[in-house]
Amino acid sequence: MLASREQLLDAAERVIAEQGPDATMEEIAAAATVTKPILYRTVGDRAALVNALSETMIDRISTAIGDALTGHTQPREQFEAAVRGYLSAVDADRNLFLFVNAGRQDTNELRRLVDRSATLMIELFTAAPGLQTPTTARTWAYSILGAFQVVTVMWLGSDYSDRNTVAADLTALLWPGIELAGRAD
Amino acid sequence: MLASREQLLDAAERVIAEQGPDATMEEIAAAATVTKPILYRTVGDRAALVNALSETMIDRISTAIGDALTGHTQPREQFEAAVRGYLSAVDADRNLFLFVNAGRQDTNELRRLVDRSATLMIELFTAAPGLQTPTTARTWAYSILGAFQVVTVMWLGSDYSDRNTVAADLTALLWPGIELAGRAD
DNA sequence: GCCCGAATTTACCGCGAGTAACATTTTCGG
DNA sequence: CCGAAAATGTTACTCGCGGTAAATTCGGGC
Repeated sequence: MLASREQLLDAAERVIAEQGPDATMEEIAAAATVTKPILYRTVGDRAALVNALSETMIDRISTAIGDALTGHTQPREQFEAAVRGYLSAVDADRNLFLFVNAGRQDTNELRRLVDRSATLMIELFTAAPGLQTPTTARTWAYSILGAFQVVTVMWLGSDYSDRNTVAADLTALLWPGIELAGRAD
Repeated sequence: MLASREQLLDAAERVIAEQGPDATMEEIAAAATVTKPILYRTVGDRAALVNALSETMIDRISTAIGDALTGHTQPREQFEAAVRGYLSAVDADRNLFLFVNAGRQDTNELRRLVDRSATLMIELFTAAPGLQTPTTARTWAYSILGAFQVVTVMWLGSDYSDRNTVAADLTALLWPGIELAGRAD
């Protein structure tokens, strides 16, 4: 049993998907037919695991957004499609999303993750002619991430609305501001 | 030593403010010159403490927003002033804010808190002529709470921008959408 | 003074993260 | 082919913290 890092992360993902986001390190190690110290030596402690799975989650969301964009040319429709893609990706990996979101009792790790997610968005925004200052781009990126995150958690929890409606509502709230900044003034 | 609930909550708040948001139950009890079982019998377990302090935090934010509104009549300026009030309230109780925000490993409790905070906002939005469906109001309330929350955590963590700028940036992003919905169409 | 019930403290349990020390296999120089 | 050392795996443990059961002290009626 070589137990590569990949296999361990896959096992972690599997057990999180099946047992829920509060899976213990021992359960994860057991799911990979491995003992705890191996898990710790290979991927690190729980924070490291959260980080690693955050990366895959971010990648998955990115490709889902990319896929959702095809066929849309109007910027607003692109935005709404991106939101739908985000929601579908999170919906497909509910427990993983919850695991990543709950595993951040350390504020610094949260901030790292948020900044990691925000980077691409910040670049987009600073390219917009209406946004001169980079701090504005950061605040916007944080805002959008926060809006997505809380809406998603609440939606996963109670399913109070269907996915397309949520995407439309989010777009209706956020797009006008974004669109205004996109216009050269 | 009677150790009323009020006193215990005050002590909890004090030790959180001083020692940081990861204060332990024993430290909190000690700060009230009381032993752990009394703390548990009087205010309940950790989740109950988080809930109780969430209430006071919400109250404090509400009054801060109310105070910030005086002198502003334009809706957009009111909104921006409200954001400033929110930020100043959170800034005054950083560790309490972080404690409340970190103490929610249970998703249901988070959802309760968010819904509690969202209620007033939802009422506001459903009163807007542009928003027919109540689910839209919920999504908007969640979005705004999430945007505030993440922006605040990041801002408290790195202080990358000054408070008034953050408030202005948040307003620039969120207000256009809100204002559009407020117009009867 | 004595006993009984209530308030309190001490001492404990459970659980999960993280690790030290021990065992086992593999590898490599002679 | 053999012995030593390095790598890998396992068991068994510590520690910290939330939560609680059992021991203990305190007060009040007879």
